Amino acid sequence: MTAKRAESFDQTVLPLSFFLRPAEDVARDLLGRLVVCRIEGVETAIRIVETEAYLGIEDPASHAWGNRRTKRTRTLFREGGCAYVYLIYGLHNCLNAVTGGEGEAGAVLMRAGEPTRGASEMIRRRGLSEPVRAGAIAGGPGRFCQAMGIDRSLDGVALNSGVLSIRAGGPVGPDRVVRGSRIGIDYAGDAVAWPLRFGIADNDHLSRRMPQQDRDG
DNA sequence: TCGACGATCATCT
DNA sequence: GATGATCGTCGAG
Repeated sequence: MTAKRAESFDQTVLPLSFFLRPAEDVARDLLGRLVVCRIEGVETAIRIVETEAYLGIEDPASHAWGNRRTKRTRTLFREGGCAYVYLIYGLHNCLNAVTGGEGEAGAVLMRAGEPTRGASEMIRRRGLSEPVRAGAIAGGPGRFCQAMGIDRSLDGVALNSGVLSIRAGGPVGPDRVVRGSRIGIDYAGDAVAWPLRFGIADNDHLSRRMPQQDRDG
């Protein structure tokens, strides 16, 4: 499948008030939206197809669990509408959108997306060569950031800025949304089972298959 | 200052 | 499907 051109989606920058809601609501509503990033004059855009919600101080899977305020998590506690970028496994950057009011520490992790603009640049950043399989460019939080050139220097950047912004894109209806449990948080006890992972049904660019798709094989 | 571990990815079988 | 890579962050002392 050829990726739709970014120009075919609504390029309106979402207002920061979009993020001043519970992380769960924002995570679902971010599906189909565009992340637009301009690094060193090169603009790339990705349509979000998979997210995870982290609920903040009451969520054992969140970095902010138990009101844990450290140098790293400082950004998480800010008012919604800015980026929280952190390094995982000493290797990979992960992009989150901070949600809710100041001190809530809600966040939405961008897990996977579909390139819509600057695909050739993203392929180069990922060290791939064309043609590439669906999901190879931005199917996974680490890949997503590498493709867009996002690193911790963007931690705390507003999501309506010239460097990084979330655009209206083409939101998906409720019938196209599938949800399941989050990934890679086995340490989080009961929270492992919380259905806070959201994806677009039958999308080729998901990082892993969503539960409903497993039935079809 | 030190030890343990992690919201992952690529490679190998 | 299983496993090794690799280092910043956190908490204890």
